[in-house]
Amino acid sequence: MTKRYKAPRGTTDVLPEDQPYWDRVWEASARICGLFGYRRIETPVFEDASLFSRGVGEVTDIVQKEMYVFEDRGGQQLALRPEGTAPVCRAYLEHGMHNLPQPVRLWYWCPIFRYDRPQAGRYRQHTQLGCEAIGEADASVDAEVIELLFRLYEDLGLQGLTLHLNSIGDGECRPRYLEALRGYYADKLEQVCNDCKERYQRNPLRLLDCKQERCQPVIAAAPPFTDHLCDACADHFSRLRAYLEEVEIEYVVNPRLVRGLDYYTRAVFEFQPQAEGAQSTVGAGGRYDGLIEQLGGRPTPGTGFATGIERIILNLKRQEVAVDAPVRPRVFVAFQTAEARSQAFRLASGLRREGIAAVVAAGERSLKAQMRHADSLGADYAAIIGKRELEHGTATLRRLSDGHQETLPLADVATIMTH
RNA sequence: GUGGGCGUCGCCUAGUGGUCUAAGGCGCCAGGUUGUGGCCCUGGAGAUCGAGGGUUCGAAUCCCUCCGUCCACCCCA
Repeated sequence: MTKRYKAPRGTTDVLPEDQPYWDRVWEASARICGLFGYRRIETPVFEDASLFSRGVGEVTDIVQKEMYVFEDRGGQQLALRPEGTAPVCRAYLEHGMHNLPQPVRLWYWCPIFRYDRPQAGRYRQHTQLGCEAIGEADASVDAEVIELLFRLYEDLGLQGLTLHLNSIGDGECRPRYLEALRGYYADKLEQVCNDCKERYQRNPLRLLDCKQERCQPVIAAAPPFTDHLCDACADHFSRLRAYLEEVEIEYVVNPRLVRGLDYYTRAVFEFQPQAEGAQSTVGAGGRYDGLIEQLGGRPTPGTGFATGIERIILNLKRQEVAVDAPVRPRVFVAFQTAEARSQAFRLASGLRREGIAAVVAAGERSLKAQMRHADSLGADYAAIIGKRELEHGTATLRRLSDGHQETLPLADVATIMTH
């Protein structure tokens, strides 16, 4: 008894019938990224593991419990890419992109790996589209990446997305805010859930985004970060808002919005659909002014986003957005006796060389079976080479939509269809 | 990592202790006379009832473990 193989947990096969969705999202992504002057970059699927522990943050969940880490035969500690920004920053440094006009605008589309517990819209391997603008601190660039992502969703026809916006400060004001937040929570730890007691120690910002009922009153009265921003961060945030209004992108300021990666500074944002569910965020990003320096470069500001392709497609399906039909052949070549086989084979080859999609019948099936096959493939025409056609060097071309057919010289089959 | 629901041919489903050597629909294959599709009709292939163990005279049906999947949490795209 042999084992029946299945795709590993949390992974999926993207079958032919799903490809039109992927094509649609890919096409729109490439077009809109290009429209904004972003150029595509591809980085390896695996990197030095420490790139992520250093870049994303040693104590983040991604690094602590979700990374696929392995040692290669040379003893290198490598990790399957758990997020896209750190590798792009590594490439920026490695290729001296600081010598290019700043900011450098890059986009990527790549698989991401996280050892998570799978559920709908959450996979161990998923695909992210991301944009990074590196080398400019001005809020106009934050607005630019947000607008790019917004235009992508708009182009795809996604409805009901809400843009949530927040600022989580920088090295100057964040420590002060965290102190204020801890001070506020210090005498309320009895009232909050166990997770929050943990967060109080490890990651106080996360206190703000707890979903437990009992914690809500405490959160509601907590001091919002937006009141504690230093002048520079407050200025950045208000400029960002102004830019967004300039290009008529609606948003809500959500003081409870925080992000799970350590490198974020100042502006952070998320696009959330109407649909219920924990994995609702479809795209998110923010500024990461300390990341390049953290990776060993000169202090260099950056901002960007990532959006999950599987989640986009999930929403496209929920909203029944129309996509192109899967590919189908223009002509199905059927033949009747074994003698006609090579003739049919040659006809199909000739059609393809004229750019006409052609599929030729295989095996030894009845004409009826071949015609059924032609129909189920959705071919426009069936070209039939039977005994009579074989004798005369002709083919019968049948239009499947209405059954109209005529017999014509083999050489004319291609020309009649290119007109 | 935590808690809960679910798991029957490729897909959807019926069956909840003996009538199940498991039924139906879709799909697949073949045929409906002599060269032809879509509708219709007929037939066929296809399931060790997620896996392993246990209870019982007897289990797809009950119990345990594992795996997978879905939902919530954690976290994230």
